[in-house]
Amino acid sequence: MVLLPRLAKHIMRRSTEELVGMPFRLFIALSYLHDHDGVRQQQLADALCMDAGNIVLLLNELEDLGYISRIRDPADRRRHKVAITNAGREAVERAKHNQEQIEDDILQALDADERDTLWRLLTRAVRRVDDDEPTT
Amino acid sequence: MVLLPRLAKHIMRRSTEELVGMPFRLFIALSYLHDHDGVRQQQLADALCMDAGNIVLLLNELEDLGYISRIRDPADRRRHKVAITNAGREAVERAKHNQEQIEDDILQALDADERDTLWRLLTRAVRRVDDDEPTT
DNA sequence: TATTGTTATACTCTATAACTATA
DNA sequence: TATAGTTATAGAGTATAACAATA
Repeated sequence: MVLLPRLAKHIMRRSTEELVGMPFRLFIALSYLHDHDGVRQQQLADALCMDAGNIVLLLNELEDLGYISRIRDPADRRRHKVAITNAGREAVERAKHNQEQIEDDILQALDADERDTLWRLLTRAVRRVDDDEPTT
Repeated sequence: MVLLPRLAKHIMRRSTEELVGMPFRLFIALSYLHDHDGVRQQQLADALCMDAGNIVLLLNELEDLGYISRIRDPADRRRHKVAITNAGREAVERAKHNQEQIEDDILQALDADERDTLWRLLTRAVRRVDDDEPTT
């Protein structure tokens, strides 16, 4: 259970802004929005384990870059729906591509099948945890 | 490649000091020392992706708790070998046991076999990355 | 001169609490 | 009154650089 955070640190250490194309925090958030377009800010906070206040700052950065836009929810005008833009989608694709060499570096010990298995297991675990978050 | 850091955050968020028995950072370091008794401080810095200066502070805390001790290397008196104490070993065991409920929580979506597979893959990946670090 | 560990300092990230607007 | 988002501030964690001891 300590292995996961340790491996994560190795990934973060290597995922420099220069390589990924944006600060790694932003990439993580944008990647989530890529898969969950239109979520509310609070859902983002739960999924990324971040404070709601920091989500605001993070979204400001992404908005300045033109990667997302905030849309007021007509059904409840207090809420914002966060939408990823085309530029945002392209940035995610570029970042994913650039990150592949890090994956090769980190997962040297595993062959292609094993990597596939690892991602499938992680994806299922993350999805379940996301769904469990109190979405209101 | 963003899944791992995201899952790691969920783990860290839930691994409160109250539950684990010590700050999570300390547990990660102590767990590494449990498996690599007698390493030098620089190796620790590489393995944990931390600055050498912060390792000093972290080890000070662990030493104050009586979980580790620093021993000068007779072969090269500049170096410190970091040794885990019996109290340290016991603390790791307790923390691992306490953390099991977090594992259940995070890995709900996976059955016992799948969890086993996941740990085996992660262990191999981490070992390889550790060995690759410039140990001098 | 180069390296190991230490110390002091500055910086980033994160968490806490008060504020605005909508419900 | 309660909730979603914002803002401002304080705190924890992290990195940077200078220092002492040893090689």
